[in-house]
Amino acid sequence: MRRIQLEDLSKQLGFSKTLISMVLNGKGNHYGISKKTQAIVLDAIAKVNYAPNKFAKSLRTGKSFFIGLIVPDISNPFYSTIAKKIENILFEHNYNLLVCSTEENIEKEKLLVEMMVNQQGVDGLILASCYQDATFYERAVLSHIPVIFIDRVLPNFGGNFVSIDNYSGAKEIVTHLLEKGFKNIACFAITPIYLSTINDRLLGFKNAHKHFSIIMSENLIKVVNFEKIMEDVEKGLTEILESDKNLDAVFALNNHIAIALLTCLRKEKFRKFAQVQIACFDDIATFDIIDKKVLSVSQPIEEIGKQASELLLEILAGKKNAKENIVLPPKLIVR
Amino acid sequence: MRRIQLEDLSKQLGFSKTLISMVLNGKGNHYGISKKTQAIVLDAIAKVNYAPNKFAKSLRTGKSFFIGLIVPDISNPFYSTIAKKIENILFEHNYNLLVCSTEENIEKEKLLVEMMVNQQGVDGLILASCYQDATFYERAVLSHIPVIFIDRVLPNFGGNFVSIDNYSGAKEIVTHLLEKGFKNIACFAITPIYLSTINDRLLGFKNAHKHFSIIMSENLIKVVNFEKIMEDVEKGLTEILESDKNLDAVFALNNHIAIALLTCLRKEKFRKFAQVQIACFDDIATFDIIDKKVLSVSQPIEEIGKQASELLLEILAGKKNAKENIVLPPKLIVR
DNA sequence: GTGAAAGCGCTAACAT
DNA sequence: ATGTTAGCGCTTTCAC
Repeated sequence: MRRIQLEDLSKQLGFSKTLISMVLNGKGNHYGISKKTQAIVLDAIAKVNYAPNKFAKSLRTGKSFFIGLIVPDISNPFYSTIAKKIENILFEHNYNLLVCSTEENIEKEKLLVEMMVNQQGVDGLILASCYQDATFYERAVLSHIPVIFIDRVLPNFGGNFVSIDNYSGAKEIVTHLLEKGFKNIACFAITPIYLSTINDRLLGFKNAHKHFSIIMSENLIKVVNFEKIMEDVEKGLTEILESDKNLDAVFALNNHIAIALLTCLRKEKFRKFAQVQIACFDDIATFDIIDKKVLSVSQPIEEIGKQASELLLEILAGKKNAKENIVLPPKLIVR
Repeated sequence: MRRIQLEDLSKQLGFSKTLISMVLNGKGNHYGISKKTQAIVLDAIAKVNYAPNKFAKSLRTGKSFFIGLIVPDISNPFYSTIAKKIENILFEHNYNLLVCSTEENIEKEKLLVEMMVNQQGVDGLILASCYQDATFYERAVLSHIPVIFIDRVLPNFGGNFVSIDNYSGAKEIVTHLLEKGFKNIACFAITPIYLSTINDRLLGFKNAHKHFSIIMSENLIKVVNFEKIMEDVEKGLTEILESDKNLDAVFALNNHIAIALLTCLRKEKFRKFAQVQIACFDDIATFDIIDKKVLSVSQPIEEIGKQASELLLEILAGKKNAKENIVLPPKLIVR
């Protein structure tokens, strides 16, 4: 049972392959093919459920109708939510999505990008990069196909991106804590520390203190390795405990850290910190079903996917040329 | 700046395209091409970072090296974890993954399957189907390409699948509750109720009771619509509250329902149920950071992805022919 | 050991 | 208003 193809339709209908192809691609009017003929062709196509061979088409046109999405970890709900939104929007425009995870590994990211561009021939790329600078992309990719960076922003980068205002979000949440009278606020950051998201949140944390002329202790800033979050969070808390500092509140720079903090703080060993206020950049459903009143900022996650895919589609359609930088506002959630 | 192709290499090296193609595809020895020539060719390929045009290759060979993954919702961590595992394994074998969500919509699933098979030309399919019966697949798909069903199983279906032993898991968790002396156990199921996962768990719930000759009340079984989980869970709890039945424990047939239950039970209105034991099919990280000691069964999620992709790869490599049914054991988690 | 040439299924420039 | 034909870049049969 062979797949039906243009040739079959051509024989069956008595029209040339060209004509059928024209009608199929919506260029019937443009080429002045009679309404009647068009109707006959479309009818037959629908009846036998014909779809052109994608490889032949792509080979001929040079367009793949594939978009690549590269993220650090697609099993992370933050990214899978974005992925779903992107997939939905692209699907409506006949584009398909190819998703890969980098595991925060720069080499793997490079490999994936090259594979997508060079081998898969994607028409565009959306990516949450773990690169530190834009050199690789400027040299190897950006001249070939349109790229939209999401979530994380590369320093000194002139290209398209859609991100969250991490600095303001962090400053706002810490300001809220300081205004409520919390004084000794620890901050748990995460590697890779050079990421714009983390950097900006950290800066927001520091500048909120500066704004109130409150001197914060550098010892209350801990950096957690993303590959052993639970372990490092416990270590950080232990150090604070042993340093005999007072601790009012902890600001977790992402949800993974908040989960680890919440887990650790249940341990007998940290009972001194039982009343500590937790604040977290990113809001997750879990915060609604625990007794602790977590303060958080929620990110418009789906909106990132929406903006990124719509921008990419516009560029692909030739409707847009200039580089666009979209920065979305996060929202403080007080429980 | 044109992409490099076989023709360029041919001119540059003085060998025919044929020869280079043979070497590139590892058939150098088979065609008796001298070691020396092979080395020269491989060297040049590496130096200029040549990769064959995928569309031309697929058009010629009829193989796409794409695998389709169709799930109800890729933003659900259960499925995104499976997706990541599958992607990793396939990537090592030069296959790429195409992921789509059905939103539990049979029509959309049909559309997606047809698109993947007919338009994208995927070489194989892995899917968590929301179909009720296998007729569509048996008629339209299974004769074309290999398909692995995961998570959910279609009734009377002779094809490949990888699933969890939902019946035993549910029976075990409910048995544990009954043995601990819980007597009035409610069960919150979810639509679509015909899914094998839900069906089997419900049957496990019932048979555990039967085994202890305990008569359970049908009024304690509630079915929640997956599109308004929170609302329906609250309604179910209210009905139980008003019926003046005693309630010891609630068995949630999936994690979404458990989250909704935990949220509702915090409301003043349900304070009578404050001490109710929660049991859940599926174990999630949240259960570790809340005060309530949730009883759960954990599913070997990554293992589903691993088994499914490895089985598919074997079939594609022609190493396997017979249909295989893999049923993985869940594990009781007592807190 | 190596190369020439056909052809995978489609689109689009050019004819008519 | 419709048809002929070349060619996208690759693999593979067949010839040498």
